[in-house]
Amino acid sequence: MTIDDKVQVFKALAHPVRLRLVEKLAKGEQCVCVCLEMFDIDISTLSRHLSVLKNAGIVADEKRGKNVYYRLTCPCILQVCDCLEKVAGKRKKPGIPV
Amino acid sequence: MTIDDKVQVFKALAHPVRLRLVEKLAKGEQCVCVCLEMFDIDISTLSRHLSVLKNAGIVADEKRGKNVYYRLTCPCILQVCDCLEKVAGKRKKPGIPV
DNA sequence: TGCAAGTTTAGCAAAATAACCAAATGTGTC
DNA sequence: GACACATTTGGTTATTTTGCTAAACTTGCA
Repeated sequence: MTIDDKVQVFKALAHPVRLRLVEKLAKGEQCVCVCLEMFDIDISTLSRHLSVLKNAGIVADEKRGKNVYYRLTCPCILQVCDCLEKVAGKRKKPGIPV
Repeated sequence: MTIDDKVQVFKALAHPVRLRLVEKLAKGEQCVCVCLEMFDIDISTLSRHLSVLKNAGIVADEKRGKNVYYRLTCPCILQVCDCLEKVAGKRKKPGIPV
């Protein structure tokens, strides 16, 4: 496991749409069509985001009938977010992008 | 705490130089000049990476004499990396950048 | 004060990422 | 097989990130 492998996971999580997807999937698997309702983006854009998460190993997909269902591969990803709550609270300029 | 705040933390960690810096600082604070020896990059580039980590709230700096020392603000960031070991292990194509 | 070492900031060009539209692919139903 | 629905892939453009050089600070010491 190289540094670059880990970096890919962080990169995958470093986007608001993808992070919200992960938080959504933490509550249970969802098909692409349901995820789409969460955002005001093109379905092709959503599909790309999901594939980034998949390539990073964060989610897995399964086709059932016409739909594709995504789920988290590793529930521990939630712990990461909990930790981040603490870290992000220490930002010098909360709310202002770095 | 917004999604964007969390995203900034992930973005900060989503770079090989910055991630290696975090892993280094996890063992204890270091001055910039020591960190510089870890990489083959310009010191101005290193300084920028450190400021990204600082703005994200991941590290804090302190000037003592001529040197500036950086340290992690939150040791829990290590748990994040441990979790990632598991997640990254599930990547479809291990070792190949997404 | 004046100089040297250590670090940060500014500005620019190259590379990576993101979003859209359009086209292609895969799956179930008739 | 043909059609409709769901999703992915290709291509293009706009935006963001990265890393360099050069310049600007900051601190300690002669």
